[in-house]
Amino acid sequence: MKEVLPQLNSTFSIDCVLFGFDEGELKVLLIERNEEPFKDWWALPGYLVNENESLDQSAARILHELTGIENVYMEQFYTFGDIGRHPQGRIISVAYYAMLRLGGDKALKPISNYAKQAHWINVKELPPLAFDHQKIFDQGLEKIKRRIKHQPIAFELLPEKFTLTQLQNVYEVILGKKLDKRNFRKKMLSFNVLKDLNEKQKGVSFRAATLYRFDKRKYGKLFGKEISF
Amino acid sequence: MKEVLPQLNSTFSIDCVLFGFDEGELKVLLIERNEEPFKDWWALPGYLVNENESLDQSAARILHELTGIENVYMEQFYTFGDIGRHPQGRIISVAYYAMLRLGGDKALKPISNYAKQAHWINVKELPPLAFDHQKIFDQGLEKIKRRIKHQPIAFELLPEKFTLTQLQNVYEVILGKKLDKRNFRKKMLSFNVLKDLNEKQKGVSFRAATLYRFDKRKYGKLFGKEISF
DNA sequence: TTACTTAGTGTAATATCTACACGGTATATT
DNA sequence: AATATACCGTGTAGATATTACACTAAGTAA
Repeated sequence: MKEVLPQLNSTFSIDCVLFGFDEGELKVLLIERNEEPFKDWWALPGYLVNENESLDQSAARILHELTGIENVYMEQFYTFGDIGRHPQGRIISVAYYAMLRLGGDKALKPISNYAKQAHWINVKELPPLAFDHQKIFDQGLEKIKRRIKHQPIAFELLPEKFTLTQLQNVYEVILGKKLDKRNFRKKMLSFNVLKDLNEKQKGVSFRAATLYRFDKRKYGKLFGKEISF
Repeated sequence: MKEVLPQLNSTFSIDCVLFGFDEGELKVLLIERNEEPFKDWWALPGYLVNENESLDQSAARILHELTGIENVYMEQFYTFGDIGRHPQGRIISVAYYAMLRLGGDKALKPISNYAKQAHWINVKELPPLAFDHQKIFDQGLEKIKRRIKHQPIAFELLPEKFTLTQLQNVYEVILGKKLDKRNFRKKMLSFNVLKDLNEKQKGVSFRAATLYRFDKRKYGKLFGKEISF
C-alpha cells in the first residue's frame, strides 16, 4: 500500500558523510530512517536546513540531532541537485564530510526520532542507501582520498596516541593499496608533524611500538605546502 | 527613497565565476544588474534555479540568459549559505566556475533584461560587487589556482593555437609569480599533451614562436595522474 | 628456551627539481 | 645593406626526492 507523501516546497538539506576507522576498517556513519520516504532504509545523516541558520551551523545541528555527535568540524564538499533526487519535491542537498576518531566516548544516540538508530558501518559492506546517498558517499570517499594524499591528516581518524603502523594502515585502507613501510615512515616523519612520545603501546601481544602524537604547532608551519603520497 | 522588496521563499540560486585571459590579463565576467536589490551594481552572473532543471542545467541556462554565452562547461565549486547573504530572504547560492577562451566570437549580449550589460573585467580592477560576490569570486580564483597547479588545463584560456610563452604567461598571472622559462617548457612538454603544429606565429614583430595545440587524445592518458607546478 | 610476531632501520639507483645564460632569428629602422 | 631590437629556444650540473628492497631487534606466549 502506497502512502501519500506531503509535497515539500523547494528547499535544501544537508547530508553528512562521517568517516571513522576501527579495527583496520574504514567506516561511515549511517542512520536507520524512521520516516517516509525510505522509512527503515539506511541513509547518511541528513535533514532540512532551517531558515535561521547558516549551512555550517545546520550541518552541526543535524548531525547532533540524528546521531548525538557534537563538536565535529565538518567541511562542505559538493551540492547535489539533480531533479528527481528526492521524491517529495525539489530538494537539493549540500554534502559535508569529516574524519573522526571512533571510540566509546562518542555515543550514538539519536535525539530526534527521525532516526531509529545510528551506526558505524564498514564501507565495504554498505547496505542499499536512501535517495542518492550512495552517490554522495562515493564522492565523499573520493574527497578524503584526495585529501589524505595532500595533507597529513589521517590521524584525525586515530586515537590521540598512535603508532606509525596504525597510521600507515589508515593510508592503505583509504587509498586502497599497500605502501612500503620504510618509505612511508621516512616520508611521514619528514613532514615533522608527529611528536615521538617516548612511550610504548600497552597490552599488545608481541613487541610494542612507539607511540606518536600529532603536533599542532608544527602542523601550522607545514600547512599550505604541497605534499603527496 | 527606499523601495520595498518582495520577500522570496527559501530557495536557491546559481552564481557563475567565468575566467578569461586577454592581453596578458586575467579577467572575470561580470554583469551590471538592472533590478533591485543592488540595481546598477556589478555582480557575477547569477539567478534563481527553476524547479524543473538540475543545478548543472540551470547554470548553463542562467549564464546564457545573462550574458549570451553558450556551450561552456562549468563546474560546481562551493555553496554559499550564510544567513543574511541575500537581503530578500534565505537564498543559498551554488557557485560554478569555468575557464574560457576569449575572442570576438563569444558575443556578450544579455538576453534577459535582468542584466543591463555583461563585461570582462580585469580581476585586478574589480568594482564593488553585489551580495557576497566578492567572497564567491575570491574562492573561485583560489579554485583555479589549485586546478592549474594539478592539471595542465591553462590552455582553456588561450586560443586554439598558442605559444609556450603565452601559456607560461597564463600560469604566471594566475599563480601570481614568475616561472623559469626553461623549466616551465621542460615540464609542460613532458606531460605530452601539446602537439607541435610545425607552424609559426604570424603578424608579430620580432622572431615568431612555434604554435602548439592541446592534444585531447594524449590528455586522456594523463588524466588522473598527479602533476604540479 | 624456543617459537612467533611485529618493530624498526639504510642504501643505492633513479627520477625530478632547481638555478642559471647565451646564441639564434625574424623584424624594424636607418 | 647593415645594424639594432626583442623575443625564441635550448642544456647542464648539483641538490633533492622517490623507489625498491631484507634483515635484525625486541617483546610475548607457550
